[in-house]
Amino acid sequence: MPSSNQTSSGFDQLHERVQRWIWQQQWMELRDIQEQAIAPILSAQRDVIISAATAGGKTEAAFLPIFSKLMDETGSGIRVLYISPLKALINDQYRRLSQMGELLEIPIHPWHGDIDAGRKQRALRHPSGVVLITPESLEALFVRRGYELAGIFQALRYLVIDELHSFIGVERGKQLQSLMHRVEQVAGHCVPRIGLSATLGDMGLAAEFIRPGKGEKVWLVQPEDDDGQELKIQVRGYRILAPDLFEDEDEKSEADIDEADANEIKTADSKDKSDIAAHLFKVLRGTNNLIFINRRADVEAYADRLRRLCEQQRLPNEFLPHHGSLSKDLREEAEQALKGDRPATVVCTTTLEMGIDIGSMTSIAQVGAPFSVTSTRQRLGRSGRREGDAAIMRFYISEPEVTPYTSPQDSLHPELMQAIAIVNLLLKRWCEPPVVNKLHLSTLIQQVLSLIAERGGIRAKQSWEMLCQKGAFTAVDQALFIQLLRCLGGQDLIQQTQEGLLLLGLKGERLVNHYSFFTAFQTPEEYRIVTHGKTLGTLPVEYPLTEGLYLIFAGYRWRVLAVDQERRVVDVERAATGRVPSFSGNRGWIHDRIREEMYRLYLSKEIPIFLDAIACDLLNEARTNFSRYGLADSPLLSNGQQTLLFCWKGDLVINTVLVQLQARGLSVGRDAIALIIEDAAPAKVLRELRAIAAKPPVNPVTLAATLQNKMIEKYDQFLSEELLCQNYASSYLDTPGAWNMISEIVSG
DNA sequence: GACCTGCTGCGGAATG
Repeated sequence: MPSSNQTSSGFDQLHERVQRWIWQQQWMELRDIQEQAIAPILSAQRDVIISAATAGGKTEAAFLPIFSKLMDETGSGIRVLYISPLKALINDQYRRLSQMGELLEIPIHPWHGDIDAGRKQRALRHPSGVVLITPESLEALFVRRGYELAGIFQALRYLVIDELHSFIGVERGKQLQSLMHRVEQVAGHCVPRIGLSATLGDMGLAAEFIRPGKGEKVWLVQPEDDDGQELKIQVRGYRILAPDLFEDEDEKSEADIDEADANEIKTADSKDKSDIAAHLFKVLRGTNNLIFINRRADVEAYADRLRRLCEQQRLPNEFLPHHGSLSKDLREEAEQALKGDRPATVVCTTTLEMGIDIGSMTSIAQVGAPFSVTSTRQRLGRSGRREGDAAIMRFYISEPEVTPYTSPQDSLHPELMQAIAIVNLLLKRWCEPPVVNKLHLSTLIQQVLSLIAERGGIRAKQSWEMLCQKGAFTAVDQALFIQLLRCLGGQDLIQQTQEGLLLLGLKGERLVNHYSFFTAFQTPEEYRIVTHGKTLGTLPVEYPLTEGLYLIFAGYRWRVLAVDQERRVVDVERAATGRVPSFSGNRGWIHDRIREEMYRLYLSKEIPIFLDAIACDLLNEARTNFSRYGLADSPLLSNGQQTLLFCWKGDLVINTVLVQLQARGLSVGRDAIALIIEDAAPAKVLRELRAIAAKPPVNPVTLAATLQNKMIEKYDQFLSEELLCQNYASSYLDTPGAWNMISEIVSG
């Protein structure tokens, strides 16, 4: 039964039947954020962001007052639109909310691509209660049922955005902002927005995201005491032995492998990876853990190794893979294993970083340096969530043994330094703010077409007001918007009637009428991998799959039986050997602050207490090499025919410097932490840098024009060269940042 | 040198 704490101000304001639900849960008291959220949400006058760690009770914090509000009202229509980035999360939340909903007689409707169409139809016949939906399904409602929406949303009271942080700064987030605005337009009134988020790097940006132009009015709810938990962090170092120059395993082609080679592949495992797998096996077996690995291919490699270790010791397998190319069934199996009675450890990519409830893990492992503080913090949050438990995270970092053949950049052990830098920043409670000043013209194209489909036709001026001036694309002025419409008109995506009404063109109709239209993001073509009629997952079509090929996938080894190019289906059967396939991928973007911290670490003498003995050795080695190369004095280093330029800044700045040097006729490539300039001495590179620093920062759009390939996002193909340049410049160039860095180099 | 996310309506066949 509730304690006296329960009779605090917040609890008293809740509806009696909501209070009864809380009693039934036998909660002793409401959590701090739940208490704080009641008054602002009940008022239904303002937007609210509730920010707290995973499993902090954010869902209840939002829905206790929301349900209370709904209890006092009657009428027809959807009352609450809950928007989630994940279908799995909608299923999870449906289970949780429908218990409360049943007691309160408020219907809850899950709504996404896997939900039966008939069920959605029925929900629309008598719209009511709470709809749990994805941005894509909401987009589909606008395109397919534009005329009905005014009735459906007329009584809308709240918009709830779950995992708000996952939307900020990305295409899908821009789409969401646009949809939120369009919902209010058809509803005919302002609808308070409630954002639920993990801890954010910049609450101001999040507030501005949820209500563009009026961020300062958003009410922020954060736990008063967020750092009570004990952290146990270890960074473990491993040496990658230098390859024997006379025997190269990699030269063996995949076609050469047959069953008899199975043992040989095992011995071909590099020593560092076997050592890491052996340690993971030793410390994780018998408990529930997550092993985060940066690449899907490595997830497969480690899942295979760990499973074989179990088999060798005649133990049941407790290690299961989980990543975005595995089928829903296999992923659910792994998630169920974590919730089950037997111990299980899941080897995963970012797939288990957020969202669905998998309970608390004994520990977290991270193989390879992570790319951001934000995601590291999320991963850490999956462990030690029970009161009094420490959160445990082990980092496993491999660095090459340094020989006379090792490149300068490798001998600086940047992977280890990145891991340490990220842990340091995590301990300082810093994390990356999202990047929010992108134009997102690809997503604007989608929204223009969708708006025309919704209304059947719209005037150009009106569509600019809706989408840009008062909508989500505030950075797009009227002139730019008209340019964009001209591009679309020129390609028959849209046309204009004599009365000035914009309509869909033939090509636009075709685009909008295909279901692939509803996503704002790009997706690659893939093969489906099938065994005995069961889908295991997918592989990108770039990967050459041929009959007879051996493959490691979904934690097991397979032989390819047949490849159906037409249907894009690959049939496989179990085998005793296999190789890890390559999955397609892009590069990520590391923040300035992480590289600055790495630079500081090279210069410093401090030895962090969380390093093991080998990691300490590697750190000392990296510092010795850093000073041996004179990198404290100059970031330029001669290396044979090349000059290396070390940039202790984020990837946005490095990319900008690269494009600038290329534009001046230099041949430039890049490594993790250095630009590699071919056939140029440091003196020549320095002259070029001086020339750049002598003038004010270059115009990013002019700079973008020097680049060949700028089509990156889904509808970029419809942009003119001029718009492509503007779009690229807004997303991938930081000219002031680059200018500052270069100025520092030439003056220092 | 990454990772992740998502999707309608219809026509026709098979089944209860």
